[in-house]
Amino acid sequence: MGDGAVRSVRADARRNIEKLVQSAADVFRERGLNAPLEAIAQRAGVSTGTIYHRFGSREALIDAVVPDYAEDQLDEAAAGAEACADPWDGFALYVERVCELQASNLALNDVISRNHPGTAKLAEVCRRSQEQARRIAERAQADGALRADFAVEDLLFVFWSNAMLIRFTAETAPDAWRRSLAFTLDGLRTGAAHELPTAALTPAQVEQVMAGRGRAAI
Amino acid sequence: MGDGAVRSVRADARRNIEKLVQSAADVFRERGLNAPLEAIAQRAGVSTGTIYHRFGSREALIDAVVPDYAEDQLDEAAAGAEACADPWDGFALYVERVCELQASNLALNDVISRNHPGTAKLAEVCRRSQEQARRIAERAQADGALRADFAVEDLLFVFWSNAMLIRFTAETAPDAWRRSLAFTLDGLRTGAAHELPTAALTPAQVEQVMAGRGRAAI
DNA sequence: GGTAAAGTTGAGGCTGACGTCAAGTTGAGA
DNA sequence: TCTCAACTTGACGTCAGCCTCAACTTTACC
Repeated sequence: MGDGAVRSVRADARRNIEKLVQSAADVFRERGLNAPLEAIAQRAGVSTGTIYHRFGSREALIDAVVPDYAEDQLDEAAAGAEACADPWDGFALYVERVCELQASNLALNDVISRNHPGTAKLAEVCRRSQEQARRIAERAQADGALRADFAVEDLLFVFWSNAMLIRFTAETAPDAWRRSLAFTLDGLRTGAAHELPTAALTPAQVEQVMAGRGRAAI
Repeated sequence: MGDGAVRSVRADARRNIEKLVQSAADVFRERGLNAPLEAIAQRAGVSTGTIYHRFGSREALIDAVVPDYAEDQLDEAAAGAEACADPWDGFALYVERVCELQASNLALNDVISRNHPGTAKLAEVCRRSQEQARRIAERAQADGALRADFAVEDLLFVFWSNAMLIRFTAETAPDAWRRSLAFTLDGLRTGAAHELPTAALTPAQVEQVMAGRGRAAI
Protein backbone atom coordinates (compact mmCIF):
# COMPACT_ATOMS: atom_id res chain seq x y z
CA MET A 1 0.00 0.00 0.00
CA GLY A 2 1.06 3.61 0.00
CA ASP A 3 2.41 5.24 -3.12
CA GLY A 4 -0.02 4.58 -5.88
CA ALA A 5 2.46 5.65 -8.51
CA VAL A 6 4.18 2.29 -8.46
CA ARG A 7 1.30 0.20 -7.08
CA SER A 8 1.23 -1.83 -10.24
CA VAL A 9 4.85 -2.97 -9.98
CA ARG A 10 5.14 -6.19 -8.11
CA ALA A 11 7.56 -6.47 -5.20
CA ASP A 12 9.90 -8.92 -6.91
CA ALA A 13 9.89 -6.77 -10.00
CA ARG A 14 10.79 -3.70 -8.01
CA ARG A 15 13.63 -5.59 -6.38
CA ASN A 16 14.94 -6.52 -9.80
CA ILE A 17 14.67 -2.98 -11.02
CA GLU A 18 16.65 -1.79 -8.03
CA LYS A 19 19.28 -4.45 -8.52
CA LEU A 20 19.51 -3.55 -12.19
CA VAL A 21 19.90 0.13 -11.46
CA GLN A 22 22.64 -0.62 -8.99
CA SER A 23 24.54 -3.03 -11.17
CA ALA A 24 24.11 -0.80 -14.20
CA ALA A 25 25.68 2.03 -12.22
CA ASP A 26 28.55 -0.22 -11.24
CA VAL A 27 29.14 -1.71 -14.65
CA PHE A 28 28.84 1.62 -16.45
CA ARG A 29 31.31 3.09 -13.99
CA GLU A 30 33.78 0.29 -14.57
CA ARG A 31 33.35 -0.26 -18.29
CA GLY A 32 31.73 2.83 -19.73
CA LEU A 33 28.33 3.37 -21.29
CA ASN A 34 28.97 0.82 -24.02
CA ALA A 35 29.40 -2.03 -21.60
CA PRO A 36 27.55 -5.18 -22.70
CA LEU A 37 24.08 -5.33 -21.19
CA GLU A 38 24.84 -8.97 -20.55
CA ALA A 39 27.36 -7.89 -17.91
CA ILE A 40 24.77 -5.75 -16.19
CA ALA A 41 22.11 -8.42 -16.24
CA GLN A 42 24.52 -11.00 -14.93
CA ARG A 43 25.63 -8.86 -12.02
CA ALA A 44 21.99 -8.26 -11.13
CA GLY A 45 21.31 -11.99 -11.29
CA VAL A 46 18.84 -11.50 -14.09
CA SER A 47 18.67 -12.07 -17.81
CA THR A 48 19.09 -9.42 -20.45
CA GLY A 49 15.47 -9.87 -21.40
CA THR A 50 14.53 -8.32 -18.09
CA ILE A 51 16.47 -5.19 -18.91
CA TYR A 52 14.55 -4.80 -22.13
CA HIS A 53 11.28 -5.54 -20.42
CA ARG A 54 11.89 -2.98 -17.66
CA PHE A 55 13.72 -0.24 -19.49
CA GLY A 56 13.17 -0.83 -23.16
CA SER A 57 16.63 0.08 -24.38
CA ARG A 58 20.16 0.77 -23.36
CA GLU A 59 19.50 4.50 -23.76
CA ALA A 60 16.59 4.38 -21.34
CA LEU A 61 18.66 2.44 -18.84
CA ILE A 62 21.42 5.01 -19.09
CA ASP A 63 18.91 7.81 -18.66
CA ALA A 64 17.57 6.10 -15.56
CA VAL A 65 20.94 5.55 -13.98
CA VAL A 66 23.48 8.14 -15.02
CA PRO A 67 22.13 11.70 -15.42
CA ASP A 68 21.37 12.55 -11.82
CA TYR A 69 24.70 11.32 -10.64
CA ALA A 70 26.50 13.05 -13.48
CA GLU A 71 24.72 16.29 -12.82
CA ASP A 72 25.62 16.20 -9.14
CA GLN A 73 29.27 15.59 -9.82
CA LEU A 74 29.51 18.24 -12.50
CA ASP A 75 27.67 20.79 -10.37
CA GLU A 76 30.03 20.11 -7.55
CA ALA A 77 33.05 20.63 -9.76
CA ALA A 78 31.60 23.90 -11.01
CA ALA A 79 30.76 25.08 -7.51
CA GLY A 80 34.28 24.35 -6.34
CA ALA A 81 35.65 26.36 -9.22
CA GLU A 82 33.37 29.32 -8.65
CA ALA A 83 34.30 29.34 -4.97
CA CYS A 84 37.94 29.87 -5.89
CA ALA A 85 39.11 33.38 -5.22
CA ASP A 86 41.49 33.42 -8.15
CA PRO A 87 39.70 33.09 -11.51
CA TRP A 88 42.52 31.19 -13.20
CA ASP A 89 42.82 28.79 -10.29
CA GLY A 90 39.08 28.29 -10.48
CA PHE A 91 39.24 27.50 -14.17
CA ALA A 92 42.19 25.15 -13.80
CA LEU A 93 40.58 23.47 -10.84
CA TYR A 94 37.38 22.97 -12.78
CA VAL A 95 39.10 21.38 -15.74
CA GLU A 96 41.19 19.20 -13.52
CA ARG A 97 38.22 18.14 -11.45
CA VAL A 98 36.23 17.22 -14.54
CA CYS A 99 39.16 15.22 -15.85
CA GLU A 100 39.36 13.48 -12.51
CA LEU A 101 35.74 12.52 -12.86
CA GLN A 102 36.53 11.06 -16.24
CA ALA A 103 39.38 9.07 -14.77
CA SER A 104 37.45 7.75 -11.83
CA ASN A 105 34.29 6.76 -13.62
CA LEU A 106 34.18 5.55 -17.18
CA ALA A 107 30.48 6.33 -17.34
CA LEU A 108 31.25 9.96 -16.62
CA ASN A 109 34.11 9.70 -19.06
CA ASP A 110 31.56 8.93 -21.75
CA VAL A 111 29.18 11.59 -20.52
CA ILE A 112 31.79 14.30 -20.45
CA SER A 113 33.21 13.45 -23.82
CA ARG A 114 29.66 13.18 -25.17
CA ASN A 115 29.97 9.57 -26.06
CA HIS A 116 26.27 8.76 -25.78
CA PRO A 117 23.99 8.90 -28.77
CA GLY A 118 20.30 9.29 -28.19
CA THR A 119 19.98 9.83 -24.46
CA ALA A 120 17.81 12.85 -23.88
CA LYS A 121 18.43 13.57 -20.22
CA LEU A 122 22.17 13.27 -20.56
CA ALA A 123 22.19 15.69 -23.43
CA GLU A 124 20.47 18.19 -21.19
CA VAL A 125 22.98 17.63 -18.41
CA CYS A 126 25.78 18.31 -20.87
CA ARG A 127 24.13 21.49 -22.06
CA ARG A 128 23.74 22.82 -18.53
CA SER A 129 27.25 21.84 -17.66
CA GLN A 130 28.61 23.66 -20.67
CA GLU A 131 26.95 26.84 -19.45
CA GLN A 132 28.68 26.48 -16.12
CA ALA A 133 31.96 25.98 -17.92
CA ARG A 134 31.33 29.07 -19.97
CA ARG A 135 30.86 31.19 -16.86
CA ILE A 136 34.02 29.80 -15.30
CA ALA A 137 36.04 30.38 -18.45
CA GLU A 138 34.70 33.87 -18.98
CA ARG A 139 35.58 34.88 -15.48
CA ALA A 140 39.17 33.73 -16.03
CA GLN A 141 39.29 35.57 -19.34
CA ALA A 142 37.91 38.76 -17.83
CA ASP A 143 40.70 38.50 -15.30
CA GLY A 144 43.24 38.30 -18.10
CA ALA A 145 44.60 34.91 -17.07
CA LEU A 146 42.91 32.66 -19.61
CA ARG A 147 43.80 33.52 -23.18
CA ALA A 148 41.14 35.60 -24.87
CA ASP A 149 40.95 33.46 -27.99
CA PHE A 150 39.90 30.39 -26.05
CA ALA A 151 36.30 29.25 -26.59
CA VAL A 152 34.25 26.95 -24.39
CA GLU A 153 33.93 24.67 -27.35
CA ASP A 154 37.66 24.12 -27.12
CA LEU A 155 37.13 22.41 -23.79
CA LEU A 156 35.66 19.56 -25.74
CA PHE A 157 39.07 18.94 -27.29
CA VAL A 158 40.53 18.75 -23.81
CA PHE A 159 37.91 16.34 -22.56
CA TRP A 160 38.05 14.16 -25.66
CA SER A 161 41.79 13.87 -25.38
CA ASN A 162 41.50 13.09 -21.75
CA ALA A 163 38.82 10.48 -22.33
CA MET A 164 41.00 8.67 -24.79
CA LEU A 165 44.14 8.94 -22.73
CA ILE A 166 42.34 7.51 -19.74
CA ARG A 167 41.02 4.58 -21.71
CA PHE A 168 44.51 3.81 -22.96
CA THR A 169 46.50 4.29 -19.79
CA ALA A 170 44.04 3.42 -17.02
CA GLU A 171 45.80 0.16 -16.23
CA THR A 172 49.37 1.00 -17.05
CA ALA A 173 49.84 4.59 -15.92
CA PRO A 174 46.65 5.83 -14.32
CA ASP A 175 48.11 9.29 -13.68
CA ALA A 176 49.41 9.92 -17.16
CA TRP A 177 46.47 12.16 -17.97
CA ARG A 178 47.59 14.63 -15.33
CA ARG A 179 50.80 15.25 -17.19
CA SER A 180 49.03 15.72 -20.47
CA LEU A 181 46.53 18.06 -18.87
CA ALA A 182 49.33 20.11 -17.32
CA PHE A 183 50.81 20.72 -20.78
CA THR A 184 47.38 21.67 -22.05
CA LEU A 185 46.67 24.13 -19.26
CA ASP A 186 50.06 25.73 -19.79
CA GLY A 187 48.99 26.39 -23.34
CA LEU A 188 45.79 28.10 -22.25
CA ARG A 189 47.34 30.88 -20.19
CA THR A 190 47.36 34.32 -21.70
CA GLY A 191 51.14 34.46 -21.47
CA ALA A 192 51.52 31.39 -23.65
CA ALA A 193 49.21 32.52 -26.42
CA HIS A 194 50.31 32.73 -30.02
CA GLU A 195 47.97 33.27 -32.92
CA LEU A 196 45.55 30.45 -33.66
CA PRO A 197 45.17 29.14 -37.18
CA THR A 198 41.43 28.37 -37.14
CA ALA A 199 38.23 29.51 -35.52
CA ALA A 200 36.65 27.45 -32.76
CA LEU A 201 33.97 24.93 -33.58
CA THR A 202 30.55 26.53 -33.73
CA PRO A 203 27.84 25.00 -31.53
CA ALA A 204 26.26 23.71 -34.73
CA GLN A 205 29.49 21.97 -35.69
CA VAL A 206 29.70 20.45 -32.25
CA GLU A 207 26.22 19.03 -32.74
CA GLN A 208 27.16 17.70 -36.13
CA VAL A 209 30.30 16.07 -34.86
CA MET A 210 28.34 14.37 -32.10
CA ALA A 211 25.67 13.20 -34.45
CA GLY A 212 28.15 11.89 -36.99
CA ARG A 213 30.17 10.06 -34.43
CA GLY A 214 27.77 7.16 -34.28
CA ARG A 215 29.43 3.98 -33.19
CA ALA A 216 32.92 5.45 -33.13
CA ALA A 217 33.40 5.24 -29.39
CA ILE A 218 36.40 6.95 -27.90
CA MET B 1 62.54 -15.46 -67.96
CA GLY B 2 63.27 -12.63 -65.60
CA ASP B 3 63.08 -12.76 -61.87
CA GLY B 4 63.08 -16.31 -60.62
CA ALA B 5 61.89 -15.19 -57.22
CA VAL B 6 58.30 -14.99 -58.42
CA ARG B 7 58.55 -17.42 -61.30
CA SER B 8 56.02 -19.67 -59.61
CA VAL B 9 53.34 -16.96 -59.38
CA ARG B 10 50.99 -17.08 -62.26
CA ALA B 11 50.29 -13.96 -64.27
CA ASP B 12 46.67 -13.63 -63.21
CA ALA B 13 47.66 -14.15 -59.61
CA ARG B 14 50.25 -11.46 -59.83
CA ARG B 15 47.71 -9.09 -61.31
CA ASN B 16 45.40 -9.79 -58.41
CA ILE B 17 48.16 -9.20 -55.93
CA GLU B 18 48.91 -5.88 -57.51
CA LYS B 19 45.28 -4.89 -57.56
CA LEU B 20 44.97 -5.90 -53.93
CA VAL B 21 48.02 -3.90 -52.91
CA GLN B 22 46.63 -0.86 -54.68
CA SER B 23 43.14 -1.12 -53.31
CA ALA B 24 44.44 -1.92 -49.84
CA ALA B 25 46.50 1.26 -49.96
CA ASP B 26 43.43 3.21 -51.02
CA VAL B 27 41.04 1.69 -48.54
CA PHE B 28 43.49 1.91 -45.64
CA ARG B 29 44.08 5.53 -46.51
CA GLU B 30 40.38 6.30 -46.56
CA ARG B 31 39.20 4.17 -43.68
CA GLY B 32 42.19 3.36 -41.51
CA LEU B 33 43.96 0.08 -40.82
CA ASN B 34 40.84 -1.51 -39.36
CA ALA B 35 38.90 -1.17 -42.57
CA PRO B 36 36.94 -4.33 -43.44
CA LEU B 37 38.96 -6.60 -45.70
CA GLU B 38 35.73 -7.05 -47.58
CA ALA B 39 36.02 -3.46 -48.79
CA ILE B 40 39.53 -4.06 -50.03
CA ALA B 41 38.64 -7.27 -51.80
CA GLN B 42 35.63 -5.68 -53.40
CA ARG B 43 37.58 -2.74 -54.74
CA ALA B 44 40.11 -5.16 -56.21
CA GLY B 45 37.30 -7.17 -57.79
CA VAL B 46 38.23 -10.23 -55.80
CA SER B 47 36.89 -12.16 -52.84
CA THR B 48 38.22 -11.92 -49.32
CA GLY B 49 39.42 -15.49 -49.59
CA THR B 50 42.01 -14.30 -52.08
CA ILE B 51 43.44 -11.89 -49.55
CA TYR B 52 43.91 -14.70 -47.08
CA HIS B 53 45.37 -16.94 -49.72
CA ARG B 54 47.88 -14.32 -50.86
CA PHE B 55 48.77 -12.56 -47.64
CA GLY B 56 47.60 -14.79 -44.85
CA SER B 57 46.34 -12.10 -42.52
CA ARG B 58 45.41 -8.46 -42.20
CA GLU B 59 48.72 -7.80 -40.48
CA ALA B 60 50.70 -9.24 -43.37
CA LEU B 61 48.68 -7.19 -45.83
CA ILE B 62 49.36 -4.06 -43.81
CA ASP B 63 53.03 -4.90 -43.65
CA ALA B 64 53.09 -5.32 -47.41
CA VAL B 65 51.34 -2.08 -48.14
CA VAL B 66 51.93 0.54 -45.50
CA PRO B 67 55.44 0.58 -43.97
CA ASP B 68 57.45 1.82 -46.94
CA TYR B 69 55.05 4.61 -47.62
CA ALA B 70 54.85 5.52 -43.96
CA GLU B 71 58.60 5.54 -43.62
CA ASP B 72 59.01 7.82 -46.61
CA GLN B 73 56.50 10.31 -45.34
CA LEU B 74 57.87 10.35 -41.83
CA ASP B 75 61.44 10.68 -43.05
CA GLU B 76 60.41 13.57 -45.19
CA ALA B 77 58.74 15.31 -42.26
CA ALA B 78 61.86 14.81 -40.15
CA ALA B 79 64.14 16.04 -42.91
CA GLY B 80 62.06 19.18 -43.33
CA ALA B 81 62.29 19.83 -39.62
CA GLU B 82 66.05 19.30 -39.44
CA ALA B 83 66.52 21.64 -42.37
CA CYS B 84 64.88 24.44 -40.42
CA ALA B 85 67.37 27.00 -39.19
CA ASP B 86 65.43 27.71 -36.03
CA PRO B 87 65.21 24.69 -33.73
CA TRP B 88 61.79 25.57 -32.35
CA ASP B 89 60.40 26.17 -35.79
CA GLY B 90 61.81 22.82 -36.81
CA PHE B 91 60.15 21.08 -33.91
CA ALA B 92 56.83 22.80 -34.47
CA LEU B 93 57.00 22.12 -38.18
CA TYR B 94 57.72 18.46 -37.54
CA VAL B 95 54.78 18.01 -35.21
CA GLU B 96 52.50 19.89 -37.54
CA ARG B 97 53.66 17.92 -40.54
CA VAL B 98 53.10 14.63 -38.76
CA CYS B 99 49.65 15.74 -37.72
CA GLU B 100 48.96 16.68 -41.32
CA LEU B 101 49.92 13.18 -42.35
CA GLN B 102 47.44 11.88 -39.83
CA ALA B 103 44.75 14.09 -41.23
CA SER B 104 45.39 13.27 -44.84
CA ASN B 105 45.70 9.53 -44.51
CA LEU B 106 43.85 7.48 -41.96
CA ALA B 107 46.33 4.65 -42.45
CA LEU B 108 49.11 6.94 -41.33
CA ASN B 109 46.82 8.15 -38.59
CA ASP B 110 46.80 4.62 -37.24
CA VAL B 111 50.50 4.17 -37.78
CA ILE B 112 51.44 7.37 -36.02
CA SER B 113 49.15 6.79 -33.10
CA ARG B 114 50.37 3.18 -32.95
CA ASN B 115 47.03 1.69 -33.65
CA HIS B 116 48.30 -1.52 -35.19
CA PRO B 117 48.78 -4.63 -33.12
CA GLY B 118 51.16 -7.26 -34.39
CA THR B 119 52.69 -5.73 -37.48
CA ALA B 120 56.44 -6.15 -37.26
CA LYS B 121 57.65 -3.82 -39.97
CA LEU B 122 55.42 -1.00 -38.84
CA ALA B 123 56.67 -1.30 -35.30
CA GLU B 124 60.18 -0.83 -36.63
CA VAL B 125 59.13 2.21 -38.64
CA CYS B 126 57.67 3.72 -35.49
CA ARG B 127 60.82 3.04 -33.54
CA ARG B 128 63.00 4.71 -36.12
CA SER B 129 60.64 7.61 -36.38
CA GLN B 130 60.70 8.13 -32.67
CA GLU B 131 64.47 8.45 -32.77
CA GLN B 132 64.16 11.18 -35.37
CA ALA B 133 61.62 12.92 -33.19
CA ARG B 134 63.95 12.68 -30.25
CA ARG B 135 66.72 14.40 -32.15
CA ILE B 136 64.39 17.15 -33.30
CA ALA B 137 63.04 17.68 -29.80
CA GLU B 138 66.47 17.65 -28.20
CA ARG B 139 67.73 20.26 -30.58
CA ALA B 140 64.84 22.53 -29.66
CA GLN B 141 65.44 21.88 -25.99
CA ALA B 142 69.17 22.60 -26.28
CA ASP B 143 68.21 25.90 -27.87
CA GLY B 144 66.02 26.70 -24.87
CA ALA B 145 62.82 27.00 -26.87
CA LEU B 146 61.16 23.69 -26.07
CA ARG B 147 60.51 23.21 -22.36
CA ALA B 148 63.14 21.07 -20.71
CA ASP B 149 60.68 18.79 -18.94
CA PHE B 150 59.16 17.62 -22.22
CA ALA B 151 59.90 14.00 -23.16
CA VAL B 152 59.61 12.39 -26.58
CA GLU B 153 57.11 10.01 -25.07
CA ASP B 154 54.84 12.98 -24.54
CA LEU B 155 54.56 13.35 -28.28
CA LEU B 156 52.45 10.24 -28.20
CA PHE B 157 49.82 12.17 -26.25
CA VAL B 158 49.82 14.78 -28.97
CA PHE B 159 49.48 12.26 -31.75
CA TRP B 160 46.82 10.26 -29.95
CA SER B 161 44.75 13.34 -29.37
CA ASN B 162 45.18 14.36 -32.91
CA ALA B 163 44.25 10.93 -34.21
CA MET B 164 41.02 11.00 -32.30
CA LEU B 165 40.19 14.57 -33.17
CA ILE B 166 40.70 13.84 -36.83
CA ARG B 167 38.44 10.82 -36.71
CA PHE B 168 35.72 12.89 -35.08
CA THR B 169 35.94 16.05 -37.10
CA ALA B 170 37.17 14.87 -40.51
CA GLU B 171 33.82 15.46 -42.12
CA THR B 172 32.48 18.37 -40.13
CA ALA B 173 35.48 20.57 -39.47
CA PRO B 174 38.55 19.10 -41.15
CA ASP B 175 40.81 21.84 -39.84
CA ALA B 176 39.78 21.65 -36.22
CA TRP B 177 42.91 19.71 -35.31
CA ARG B 178 45.05 22.69 -36.27
CA ARG B 179 43.46 24.76 -33.56
CA SER B 180 43.90 22.09 -30.96
CA LEU B 181 47.51 21.59 -32.00
CA ALA B 182 48.18 25.31 -31.75
CA PHE B 183 47.04 25.26 -28.12
CA THR B 184 49.23 22.26 -27.48
CA LEU B 185 52.33 23.78 -29.04
CA ASP B 186 51.80 26.94 -27.03
CA GLY B 187 51.97 24.78 -23.93
CA LEU B 188 55.27 23.25 -24.97
CA ARG B 189 57.30 26.42 -25.18
CA THR B 190 59.74 27.08 -22.40
CA GLY B 191 58.02 30.35 -21.56
CA ALA B 192 54.73 28.58 -20.89
CA ALA B 193 56.15 25.93 -18.59
CA HIS B 194 54.82 25.36 -15.11
CA GLU B 195 55.71 22.40 -12.97
CA LEU B 196 54.42 19.03 -14.15
CA PRO B 197 52.61 16.72 -11.73
CA THR B 198 53.87 13.39 -13.07
CA ALA B 199 56.84 11.85 -14.82
CA ALA B 200 56.66 10.96 -18.50
CA LEU B 201 55.74 7.47 -19.54
CA THR B 202 58.73 5.17 -19.63
CA PRO B 203 59.38 3.31 -22.87
CA ALA B 204 58.30 0.16 -21.07
CA GLN B 205 55.00 1.78 -20.14
CA VAL B 206 54.52 2.85 -23.71
CA GLU B 207 54.98 -0.76 -24.81
CA GLN B 208 52.53 -1.93 -22.20
CA VAL B 209 49.93 0.61 -23.17
CA MET B 210 50.21 -0.44 -26.80
CA ALA B 211 49.98 -4.11 -25.95
CA GLY B 212 47.00 -3.63 -23.68
CA ARG B 213 45.14 -1.52 -26.14
CA GLY B 214 43.95 -4.53 -28.10
CA ARG B 215 40.73 -3.88 -29.92
CA ALA B 216 40.25 -0.40 -28.47
CA ALA B 217 40.84 1.48 -31.67
CA ILE B 218 41.13 5.23 -31.49
C1' DG C 1 -5.43 -22.08 -1.62
C1' DG C 2 -6.68 -20.94 -6.49
C1' DT C 3 -5.90 -18.18 -10.26
C1' DA C 4 -5.16 -14.42 -13.40
C1' DA C 5 -2.08 -10.90 -14.04
C1' DA C 6 2.60 -9.64 -13.82
C1' DG C 7 7.12 -10.86 -14.36
C1' DT C 8 11.17 -13.48 -16.12
C1' DT C 9 13.57 -16.39 -19.02
C1' DG C 10 16.73 -18.01 -22.52
C1' DA C 11 16.79 -19.63 -26.97
C1' DG C 12 16.86 -17.71 -31.37
C1' DG C 13 17.26 -14.41 -35.13
C1' DC C 14 19.97 -10.50 -36.73
C1' DT C 15 24.20 -7.96 -37.82
C1' DG C 16 28.80 -7.36 -39.41
C1' DA C 17 32.99 -8.75 -39.01
C1' DC C 18 36.80 -12.61 -39.40
C1' DG C 19 39.05 -16.63 -41.27
C1' DT C 20 38.67 -21.44 -43.87
C1' DC C 21 38.00 -24.90 -47.29
C1' DA C 22 36.00 -27.90 -50.86
C1' DA C 23 34.95 -27.17 -55.40
C1' DG C 24 35.27 -24.87 -59.58
C1' DT C 25 38.18 -22.08 -62.99
C1' DT C 26 42.20 -20.79 -65.58
C1' DG C 27 47.00 -20.11 -67.31
C1' DA C 28 51.09 -21.97 -69.23
C1' DG C 29 54.08 -25.57 -70.58
C1' DA C 30 54.31 -29.80 -73.38
C1' DT D 1 45.27 -28.55 -77.94
C1' DC D 2 45.47 -30.71 -73.59
C1' DT D 3 46.21 -31.14 -68.96
C1' DC D 4 47.17 -30.22 -64.28
C1' DA D 5 49.07 -27.34 -60.89
C1' DA D 6 47.98 -22.96 -59.36
C1' DC D 7 44.57 -19.90 -58.39
C1' DT D 8 40.04 -18.01 -56.93
C1' DT D 9 35.67 -18.40 -55.18
C1' DG D 10 31.80 -17.86 -52.08
C1' DA D 11 29.38 -20.35 -48.92
C1' DC D 12 30.25 -21.67 -44.34
C1' DG D 13 31.41 -21.71 -39.35
C1' DT D 14 32.50 -18.51 -35.62
C1' DC D 15 32.10 -14.75 -32.52
C1' DA D 16 30.17 -11.14 -29.90
C1' DG D 17 26.84 -8.22 -29.23
C1' DC D 18 21.92 -6.70 -29.83
C1' DC D 19 17.02 -7.26 -29.35
C1' DT D 20 12.52 -10.17 -29.29
C1' DC D 21 9.02 -13.34 -28.06
C1' DA D 22 6.58 -17.56 -26.75
C1' DA D 23 6.72 -20.31 -22.83
C1' DC D 24 7.32 -20.66 -18.16
C1' DT D 25 7.25 -18.99 -13.02
C1' DT D 26 5.80 -16.20 -9.28
C1' DT D 27 3.08 -12.86 -6.84
C1' DA D 28 -0.80 -10.87 -4.79
C1' DC D 29 -5.44 -10.63 -4.40
C1' DC D 30 -9.85 -12.82 -3.53
